[in-house]
Amino acid sequence: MEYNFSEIEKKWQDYWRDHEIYKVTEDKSKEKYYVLDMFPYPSGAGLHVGHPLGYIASDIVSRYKRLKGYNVLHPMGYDSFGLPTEQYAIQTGIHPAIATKENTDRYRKQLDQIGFSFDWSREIQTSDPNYYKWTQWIFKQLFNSCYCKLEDKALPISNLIDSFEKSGNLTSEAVSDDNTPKFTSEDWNNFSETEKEKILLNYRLAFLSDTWVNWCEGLGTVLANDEVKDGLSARGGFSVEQKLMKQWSLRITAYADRLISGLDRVDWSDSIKEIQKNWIGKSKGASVSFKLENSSDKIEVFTTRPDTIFGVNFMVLAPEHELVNIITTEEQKEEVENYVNVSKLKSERDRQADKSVSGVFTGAFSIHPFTGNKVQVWIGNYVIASYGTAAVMAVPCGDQRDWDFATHFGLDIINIFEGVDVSENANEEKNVTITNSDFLNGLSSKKAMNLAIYRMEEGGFGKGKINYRLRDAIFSRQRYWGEPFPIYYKGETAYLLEDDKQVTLPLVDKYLPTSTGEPPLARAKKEDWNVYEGDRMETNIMPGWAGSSWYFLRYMNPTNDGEFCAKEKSDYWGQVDLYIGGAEHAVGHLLYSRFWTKFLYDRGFISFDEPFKKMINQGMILGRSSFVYRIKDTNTFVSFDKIKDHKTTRLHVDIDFVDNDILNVEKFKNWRVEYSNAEFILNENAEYLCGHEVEKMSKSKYNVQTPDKLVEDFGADTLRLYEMFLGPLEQFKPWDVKGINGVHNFLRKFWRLVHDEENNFSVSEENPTKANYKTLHKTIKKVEEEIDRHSFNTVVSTFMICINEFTDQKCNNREIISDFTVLLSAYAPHISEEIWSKLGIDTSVTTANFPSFNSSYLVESEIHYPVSFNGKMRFKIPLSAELTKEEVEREVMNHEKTSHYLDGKSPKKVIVVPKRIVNIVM
RNA sequence: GCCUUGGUGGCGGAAUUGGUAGACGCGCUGGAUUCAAAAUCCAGUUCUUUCGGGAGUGUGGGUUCGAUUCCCACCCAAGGUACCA
Repeated sequence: MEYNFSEIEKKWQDYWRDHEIYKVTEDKSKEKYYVLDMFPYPSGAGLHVGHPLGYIASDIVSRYKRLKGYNVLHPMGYDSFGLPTEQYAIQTGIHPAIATKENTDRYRKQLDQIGFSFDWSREIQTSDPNYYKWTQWIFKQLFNSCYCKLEDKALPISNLIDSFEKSGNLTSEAVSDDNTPKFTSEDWNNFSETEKEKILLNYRLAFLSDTWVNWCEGLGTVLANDEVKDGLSARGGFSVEQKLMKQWSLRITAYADRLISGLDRVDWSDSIKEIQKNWIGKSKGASVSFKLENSSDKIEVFTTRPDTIFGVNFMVLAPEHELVNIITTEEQKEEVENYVNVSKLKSERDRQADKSVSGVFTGAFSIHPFTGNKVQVWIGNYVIASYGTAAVMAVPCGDQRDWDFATHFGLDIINIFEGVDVSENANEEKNVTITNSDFLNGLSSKKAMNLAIYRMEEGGFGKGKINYRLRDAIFSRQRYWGEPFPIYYKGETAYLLEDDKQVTLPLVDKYLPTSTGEPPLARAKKEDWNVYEGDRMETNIMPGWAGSSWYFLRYMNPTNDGEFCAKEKSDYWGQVDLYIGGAEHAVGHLLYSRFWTKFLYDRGFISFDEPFKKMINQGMILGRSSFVYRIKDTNTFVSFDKIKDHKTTRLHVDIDFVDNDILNVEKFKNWRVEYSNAEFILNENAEYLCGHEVEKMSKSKYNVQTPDKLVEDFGADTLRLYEMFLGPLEQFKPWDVKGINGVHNFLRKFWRLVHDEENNFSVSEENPTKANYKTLHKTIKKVEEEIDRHSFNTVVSTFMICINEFTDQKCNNREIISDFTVLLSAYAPHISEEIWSKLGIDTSVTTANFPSFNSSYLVESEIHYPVSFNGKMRFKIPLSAELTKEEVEREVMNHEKTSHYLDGKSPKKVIVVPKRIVNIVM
């Protein structure tokens, strides 16, 4: 074989490893550059072809920056806590740590064979106690902090306690829960320890509170929305309902404003910034409280349109609103209860996606604060329990959802907009004049808002308020494979373990909830815990995003036993200069890690408050998923061509069990215990036909394809080039191996250019020609520009064009080939090292300098002017680049083809753009 | 539903600020080489055509000498939607 890629790649991977080529240390003489990939989760399915896409791009940038003289930090590790491994443990009884070890070993092998330039001496894993010790440490800092509005930063909770002792919380500027009671210093000093702790929870950045969750009685656990399909658990098909549970939360809302303003200081795509802004959802408006008729309770609402207050003639509460039980009248009780029970079974997303209008009157009335009119109180699904106050004041003339609700139930629509018709639709425009609204009559919407707020404050039933859509982040999970909390309880009061103490995950007999619905950690007996204090240990664990919210810091100082990361290290490496990863993390990981970074900055542990300076969001490589269809409430699966006759739930099935959309029934039955006695309704061919769809490649969708076979058949350099050649990094693209031959042939063509017929290395020692230089420098320029603007795919085309031209020029001059080899080395490092060493250079090509571009080789004396008629190009004429506009016009008008296309007509206008185009308008 | 992104030949895609639509590669067709095949090389390949030309970047409008690019409306697909990571 002329180009023996497997031999070459093995040789250089060994060389890199043995010579620690990619190990980096802090070096103040060089400018640093930190390139980071989003943390992979080491799934049992192995690395799929979508993962390397981003890693290849970041590897290219790392190698390129190194050639340009930077000190490049390019680490890799694993986000190794997570649900799939836990699920595997439940099914097999194998401890997740063991499965994780197997999975990371496999990942490492897969990563190594692609030839990445990672500094593996810095590897970290979130499930390693030496790592999660520091995740727990950060949690302790959050627990021990509150947010000061005055200084606009997090401060130690001890400061707050001091101020409570001196002056209570009457003038406190700390962020707290809305329902925090007011107290004086005297009150505070008289509170019991339990009472004090309870109050402090209202201020701590990590705190306990009641939150709504998807509770699945059948599985005895809380489910992710992802695990709920049509109101039933995806696994087992048990019913799921909304339930209030005590959970740890993080007060990310305290950072809402800074999470918005910080976006101005990072170089991210506008779309990601937009997504985050919309997610945080800052809105200005007013909070208004409506008194209830015959009750001392009040309904609090937030509105962005206080100017429309006179348009209110009913209110809608979420079915879960705490007042629903209290205010519902006897006559309405049955109807309301039925509605609440049905709603409970619907997830928040299902409710929002449901366009149909539904709701029930509670029979209760509130009093309009300005008019004193009676306002009907309804409940409805379109009001969300976990957002805002779970209640809205309905303005049917000004809000489409309210309009739909009113129309559906025959409620009045009061029009308060002057000269606007609201009989067909609500008017959501703000450039209107208010009418039919007492003291607001004749005012513009904007002025009316201010006045309405003023009058509300005056009347003591409302005030101006800034509201955020963002909610505090729920931080408890009722699972096993995650970070245990450094928390124990005395009675119902939570306490932190002392600073030097770390809880490690205790061993349990099963990775399932207890019979009473307690999380798996509750199975651990006292002696199973490495520390056990108070009455009981916290048995929830932290969510998957805990460990990934700060990992980029640990890479800077991965083995530090005394600190999460030494300040001098984080001061040297600083922010991540380039972060590559999926846009699907826009509102999860990317928001949480910004939050933690700001917190660590506030408390003085690091010197920057945004983690990722620049980010590129790689588009996903999409996979082709297969589906089976289970008939509702049964264990019978029906072939895709027959699903019309049944009510079915669609479930993903592993593509390994499917060939040409036909399911291998035996493999499927062996997949999971619950399917072992599954029954099947087959089609006419006695086969089970699966449905399919192109979607995200993901372990949870069982549609994963791995790169291993491609590396074996074509080599890592070909895979690297091919993944880049597929298209723009940011765009989504379905996976297809057609075309990989093209890039492989390119490498072979390069190889042949520098080898003779007997496969002996051979380059010419002659001086390069002008044409050789022109091709080379055109390529240098393009490669540099395209990498800088992250157009990785066009660089591959540029390489191809370059080698095609060299081949035509019969050019294999040593000088030219050397420079080209350096250019190529960021993309195809193995073949480049091989050629580099054959050129007689005994240091790695990674230590070479990027060739410098010389524009003098590219000067053109002649321009081929395209001549257009009415904007359509018809022919080209070669003209000197020196010609003026007028000269160009004269040359074009005198050209024989011009009269042909003019066809006897005279041109109305001739536009000449020098060195670009001529357009003749007829 | 809401937020975000995308839509260009048979396929992946290129066209950087409004200036030659389809670079580069796959596939396909024909040819050279070969006993034959693989590999390699050469030529062609958006559609249509009466061979003069005409049409063409999801659909319909608009701005402009000129629009894949800017504006408006719509259609379709994908991602996210707070416990997948």
